[in-house]
Amino acid sequence: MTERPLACSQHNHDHCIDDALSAARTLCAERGVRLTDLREQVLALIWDSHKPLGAYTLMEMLSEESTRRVAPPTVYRALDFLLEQGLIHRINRLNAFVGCPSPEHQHHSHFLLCNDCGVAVELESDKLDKDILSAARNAGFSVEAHSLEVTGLCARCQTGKV
Amino acid sequence: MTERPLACSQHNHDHCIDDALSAARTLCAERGVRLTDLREQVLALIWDSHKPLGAYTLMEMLSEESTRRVAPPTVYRALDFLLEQGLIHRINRLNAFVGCPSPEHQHHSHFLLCNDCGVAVELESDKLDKDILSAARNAGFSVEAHSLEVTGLCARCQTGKV
DNA sequence: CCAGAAAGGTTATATAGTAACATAACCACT
DNA sequence: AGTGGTTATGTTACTATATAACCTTTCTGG
Repeated sequence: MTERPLACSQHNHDHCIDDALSAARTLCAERGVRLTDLREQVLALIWDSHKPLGAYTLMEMLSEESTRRVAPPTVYRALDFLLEQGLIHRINRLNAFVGCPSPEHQHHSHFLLCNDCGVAVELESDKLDKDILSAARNAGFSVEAHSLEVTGLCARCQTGKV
Repeated sequence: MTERPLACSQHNHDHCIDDALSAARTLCAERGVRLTDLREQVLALIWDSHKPLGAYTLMEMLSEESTRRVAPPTVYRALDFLLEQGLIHRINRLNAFVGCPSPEHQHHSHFLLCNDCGVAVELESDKLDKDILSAARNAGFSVEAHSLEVTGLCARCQTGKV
């Protein structure tokens, strides 16, 4: 049987956030980079759901949380850091950012995006990676990175919509 | 041996433009939609190279060609039409648009993007399509569309850069 | 020719992202 | 603790991308 991705199933989401944050702390410590309060706050907000969050939405959330006004560069710098460390991914199609559930190994950005509920599910498949690589090589291309964005309906949103 | 995509090889580019425009005219006639002067002009400008073109660059080019000032909505409406008809693709990563070499059949947007010369080569592979579909289905997803953007170096730009 | 539809023009504005420079926090060394 | 370099954040202004709303023109079918 097919196994639903966690994000599309009932789950205690607090675990997602907690796990993501502690994984991030560990990783940053190992790498000798600083997961500052701001960066951690941004990461937590992004992990608030499995739905991609735009930089400006994030900015408003930060402003609300902290009395002080937060300007775009503040948010983008935090996002850049998190992207560099592989703690979040960017969804180009949506100009938005979503948490990475497995930041400990570098990987490409492959997502299933539900048009109905907005959830973003990361798709990890070695086979797909290889296929993309070989298709590109056949065209004489040397690959640096790739991103795949699949839109459709997640398992949960399909039920009762046939 | 690997066969280079046309866009990365020496070729008489006038043929690309002419072919694209006549294919577009035929298709639009068949479909009973109007390829107006403006839309054709935009399509021709996009086909001016194999490199994705931003909407505002396009706008400047149009303004230069026509004495009158061209405003954003004009460009975006033409682009929307061309996208709907499958005559161009949008490269999300670049916020830019590139001509589709085979608009007669609907297909997903899969591109190889050269970081050096900026060329965008369309990658068509039934195998890849199937693999993406089955990977998504395994996660319980029903697929509507997908886009793949691979970055790297095209065949031509690799030579002498090992 | 006329009415309705489609396309394009115009103005204003929303949304996304960056440049440049000032200030503050952190850290290593004395 | 004091100092100086580095990293992070604050602040202002701006560039780039995209759309809303409304009006005018052009096309098309009766």
